[in-house]
Amino acid sequence: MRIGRVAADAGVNVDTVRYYERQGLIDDPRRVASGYRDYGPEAPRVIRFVKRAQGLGFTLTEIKELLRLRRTRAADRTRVLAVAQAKIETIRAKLRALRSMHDALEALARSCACGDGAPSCPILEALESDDGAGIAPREEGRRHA
Amino acid sequence: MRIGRVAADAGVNVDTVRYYERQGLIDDPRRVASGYRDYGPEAPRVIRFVKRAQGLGFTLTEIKELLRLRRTRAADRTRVLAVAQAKIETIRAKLRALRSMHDALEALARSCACGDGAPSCPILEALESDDGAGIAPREEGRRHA
DNA sequence: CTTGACCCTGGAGTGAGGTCCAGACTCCAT
DNA sequence: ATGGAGTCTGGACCTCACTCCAGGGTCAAG
Repeated sequence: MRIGRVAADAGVNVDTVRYYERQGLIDDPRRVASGYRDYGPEAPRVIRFVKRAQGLGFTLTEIKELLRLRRTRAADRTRVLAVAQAKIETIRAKLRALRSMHDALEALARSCACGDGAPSCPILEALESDDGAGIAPREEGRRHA
Repeated sequence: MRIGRVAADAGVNVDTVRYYERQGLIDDPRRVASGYRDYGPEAPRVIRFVKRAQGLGFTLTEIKELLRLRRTRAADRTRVLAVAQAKIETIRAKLRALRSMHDALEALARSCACGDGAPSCPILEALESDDGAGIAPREEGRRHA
């Protein structure tokens, strides 16, 4: 499978595929004699995974870690288990936040009183609680504050 | 409340607050005689909301729409309801994706056979289903393809 | 009445995540 | 055997979301 096909299957630009390779998100593919990249059938799936995970607020670096959990044999499992657990916690926090956002929007859709003089709005309240274990976007900003 | 306080309360840089103002994410605050911005107590909450929503994969533009749903009075409700419903669907899709990611990681943590010769990995399968209504990050790329 | 912390504006710079392009090579259908 | 689509590398360029800076004004404490 050549790069154009992989890109089309995954729904991304060919340059993105090469970019992900440089970033170490996907394995360097074998090369055919001419130098063309030659991908296995799993390549588009990995790329789609990356895109999905991005849509959920993970950075490429985090996604690389997630993908590294795959390809781990039982021997290294314990070393890697902590990473998995941390990711699980992050995901749970994201789930909680999304659920309250969802519920707030549903309440809003059911024509709540918000806006007409209500003291506070469910949308803001939705993401209020401070249990956010890793929801806020990766210390973007205040890089040296 | 002046800008430094707002920024500190929200956990962001003062420049970020001014940036959000330029982007129309937060209302232009009143000004005191000297020209200093003067914020109400809700300002840090709005900013924290923005940060949380970003961590869930929403862009500033999308977050602006979410915030616009607040501040909507019953009169415009119907016009805005469609937007709310669309956001609810996006969020449901994100929830589904996160849940399967969560389950995959839990399976992995329970020392699954993946990696030793398993035919396919639960991590990739987690984000496989193509119901992703708006999970993939906003047509980033292929801008004129 | 100065000094230091804070604020103002406008604009330049940064890092992540791509995207595009030039110039050259390969593949394959006609 | 040729032309068009696809691929290669390396590097320039782009958007988003900040972040910093210069050059100046404000304000409260000492």
